[in-house]
Amino acid sequence: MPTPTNSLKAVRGTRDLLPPETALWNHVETIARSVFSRYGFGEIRTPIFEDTQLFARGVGEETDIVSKEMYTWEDRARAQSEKAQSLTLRPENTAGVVRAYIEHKLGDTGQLQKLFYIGPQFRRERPQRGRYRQFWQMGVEVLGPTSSGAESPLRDAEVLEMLATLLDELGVKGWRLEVNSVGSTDDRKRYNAALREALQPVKSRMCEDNQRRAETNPLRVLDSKEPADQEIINGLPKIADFLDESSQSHFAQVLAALDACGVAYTVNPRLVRGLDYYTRTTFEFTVPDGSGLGTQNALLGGGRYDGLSEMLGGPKAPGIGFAIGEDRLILTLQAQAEAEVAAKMDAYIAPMGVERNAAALALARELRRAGLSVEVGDGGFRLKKSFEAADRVARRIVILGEDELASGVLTVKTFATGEQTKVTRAEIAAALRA
RNA sequence: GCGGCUAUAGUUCAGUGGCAGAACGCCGCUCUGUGGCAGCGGAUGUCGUGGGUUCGACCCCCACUAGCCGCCCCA
Repeated sequence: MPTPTNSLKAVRGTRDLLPPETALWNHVETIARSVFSRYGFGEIRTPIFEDTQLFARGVGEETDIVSKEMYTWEDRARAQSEKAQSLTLRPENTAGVVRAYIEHKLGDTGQLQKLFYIGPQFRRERPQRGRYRQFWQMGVEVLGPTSSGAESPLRDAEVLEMLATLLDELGVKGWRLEVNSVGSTDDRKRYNAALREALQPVKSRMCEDNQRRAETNPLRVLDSKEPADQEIINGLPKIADFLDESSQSHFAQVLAALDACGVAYTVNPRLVRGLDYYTRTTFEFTVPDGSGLGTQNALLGGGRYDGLSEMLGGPKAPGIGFAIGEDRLILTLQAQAEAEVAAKMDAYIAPMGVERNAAALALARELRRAGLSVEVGDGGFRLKKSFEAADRVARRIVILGEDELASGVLTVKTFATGEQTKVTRAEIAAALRA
């Protein structure tokens, strides 16, 4: 597409969403809201930017997201006595939700909090299909004091079962659920140390990327796709052997509940997640090749974060949540849709001659107020053109000419059947509704 | 952040160192009130931006920008 130098355009990695695509976005969000509300979730809206410290402490200083992908700036001081504050566009929404939970003392209600959000997130990555610098996530968080049952494996299973229902209702085909447990914070620490140790003698035989990961983030070696290294990776210690008894039992109960609900899953011992706050249950839903996502095939991901509230200076508030990449979900639905079913409007009013325009608009007002979706043509159009325009956007055409105005009897033609009838002004709304 | 491919009409894309093309879409006519078909006619564009080579560049070279693919990472 031509891009003239002098004109402004959406910045790299951002994009405009236009009709008719926005109809699909609304459809997806409507279904998501419906499912979330049936499971007892209420909406939360947190600010789009937060104190940089929130993400540094919550998501993890060493993660790629925080160390190189955040949009951060110094907000100027309001008074000389004040220091400038470092602010950041949110790269994810969990930290903001937990911050709000702490700030509003939601834990003091003693109740389990079930919250969902839908909104844009920002990460400065190299743009690619299904990966944008401003992207949309729909997510939920379940958290609360231990006494509210927030730590129960039932909650994990409920969230996963809800996701299976949501994807089915949206019509996503061929999704796969992969689950794993990364244990408690202590388990992870011990596992990380063991992994580092096990990698020492063998890492020189691995690819360059994995050698680097062995130093910086040993967990990431596990999801390496390098074929030559698979044998070594398979021989590395398994996280499952490092789980303490309560984490083991927790994971077993989650799987048992999924079995009871009939939700299919695969345990993937190599599934590790990149955000520091994850503990115990982690999961990912992926879609098959050919679903429009290329290698970015993770539709959503999430897990437990039992220590996050405390990391942010709050009370103990174990929780679990996930985020759906809405852009990716839309791409998947578009790629999987056999035929695009553009919803047609109920009627197209074709005034014959410009002197009938006013009457056409008045009729449109009447029908629209009666709840019908109506488009109005223009009396300047030749009838042939009106028909062509009408067939594109509406199920029926209503012809409004001199005869019709004089007699009060309108001509209505249904495109699908070719049937044409005369309808009185009084019956028109009912006739169009049929 | 790294590597590769691409950029021509509203859209999808051909194209050649010497006048800018097709299909679809759009507009008009055949055709004052019954379309989808057909025939005829028409409008489209700084050939992504900037520079270089050349008598001459949409084409060759360089840089930039953007998109796509892979990596990294993640949703």
